[in-house]
Amino acid sequence: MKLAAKSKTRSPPARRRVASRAARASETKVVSAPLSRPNRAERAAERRQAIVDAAMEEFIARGFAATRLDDIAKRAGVAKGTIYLHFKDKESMFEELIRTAIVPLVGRLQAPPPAGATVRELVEGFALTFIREVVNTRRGDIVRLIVAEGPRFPSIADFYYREVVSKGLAGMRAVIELGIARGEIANANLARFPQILIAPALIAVIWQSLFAKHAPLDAIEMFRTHLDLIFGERRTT
Amino acid sequence: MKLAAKSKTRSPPARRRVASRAARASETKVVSAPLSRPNRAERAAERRQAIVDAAMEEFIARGFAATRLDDIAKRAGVAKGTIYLHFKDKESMFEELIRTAIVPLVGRLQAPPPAGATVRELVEGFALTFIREVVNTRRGDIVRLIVAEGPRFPSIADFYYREVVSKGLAGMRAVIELGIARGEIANANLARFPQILIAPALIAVIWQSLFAKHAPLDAIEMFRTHLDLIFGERRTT
DNA sequence: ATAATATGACTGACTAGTCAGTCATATTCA
DNA sequence: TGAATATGACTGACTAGTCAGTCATATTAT
Repeated sequence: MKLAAKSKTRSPPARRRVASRAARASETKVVSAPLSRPNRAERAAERRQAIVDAAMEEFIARGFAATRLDDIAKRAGVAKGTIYLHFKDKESMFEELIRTAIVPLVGRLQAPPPAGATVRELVEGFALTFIREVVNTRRGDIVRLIVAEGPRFPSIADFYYREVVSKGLAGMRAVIELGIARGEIANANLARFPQILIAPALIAVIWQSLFAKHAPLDAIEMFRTHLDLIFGERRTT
Repeated sequence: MKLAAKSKTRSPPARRRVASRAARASETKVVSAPLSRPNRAERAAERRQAIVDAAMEEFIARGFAATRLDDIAKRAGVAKGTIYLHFKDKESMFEELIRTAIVPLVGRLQAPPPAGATVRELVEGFALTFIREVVNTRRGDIVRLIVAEGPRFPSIADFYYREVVSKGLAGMRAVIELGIARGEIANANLARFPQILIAPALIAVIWQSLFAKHAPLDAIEMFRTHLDLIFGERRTT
């Protein structure tokens, strides 16, 4: 009983501009055509990205359960059904978003290995990157989201542990051991708990979300002070 | 679809169950006061507490939005309507829970001021209490819940900042300044960032919820290592 | 008795997920 | 070349629920 007859009026949904056939004839197979005239596949990818972006915003703002797919669709400028062309269901979408949001974050942090630097400079470099790229951006909210929803999405917590936490900590441990070997770090026990090195960064993430409006926190200065504890008073700057 | 309107006259629901109430009365009360026959006020308080406990479990397990009042009622052993005799609505209940769960926690931590102790012993005492009473208990999950839901419940975040964070940090700052004055703490900057002192404890809370099953974390040993950084290598124990 | 409490069936608002149908684009064929 | 045909991305009304909050009725306690 789909009273179909009435739907002739379908509001024409602002279809994106495209041009036609003359062009098609001249350039049949240009693969990576620049964004001037997106073809079907490119437009689809665009829309998927719009959905991903919109979903991220909504999930960050409301958490998993309270986020409405209608709102995601609206924000992305697509119909709700379109979401289901790209994602199996709400849960899959959430999991995939969190996963992909995390991956580039790791690469960024383990990327730059400057040669002639002290271990402290190395660590400080990591920290500055983290604070700049995570603490003061939307990515920080993603970290908070993982803390928030992790227990209800064990697969996310597991993935995050494998791909981010264990790798990140292993990297930190290596750096710490280097520092110990070079005599920059006095306390050899620190290598057993690389979490200590990270702790103030995580605190900063949480602080920004919850308490920044009550008392702004200078994450960089806090981290430097923390490094003073680990490496000794000497300050780089 | 919603063929509602017709049932003006609520169908008389064959009521049964009469004995159960008496049965319940006989099996109540073993816990605290040795009153064999609790009076009205006491029973009401009991039920309220049952609701509070049940709600806590459910909120911790599912978060605010995904928790069903039917489940709370079931777990508490009351009817759903009973909840509304004690709480205005779901949101009020959640807020009150978080609030009341936190208050005793602060008192506990600023309570015992032993006289002839070093500052390090003082801090270590705090930390052990925190780890015992929070990290390894349901209270830790409440802390996580605050981090998770805080942004969507500003009044909770505000309350928590006023009553817990600012007071806790002020207390820590005082202790740090004492340590500096006594020469136990070398880095005077630490007083500017008492968060650093707390950081590993918060890490431990989060770790227990998310990653303990992958890699158990010895929170106490981690904290001692952290104290070594602050107070110098010598270990108390 | 009768006021205070407790109950749970019920309502209405809200939402995840579906699917028949549309139409811009792509492909085929004369 | 361009008309005919095929494709599949996209839409949004719709279904099948779910659940917070209400209230008429029932059950104590005093």
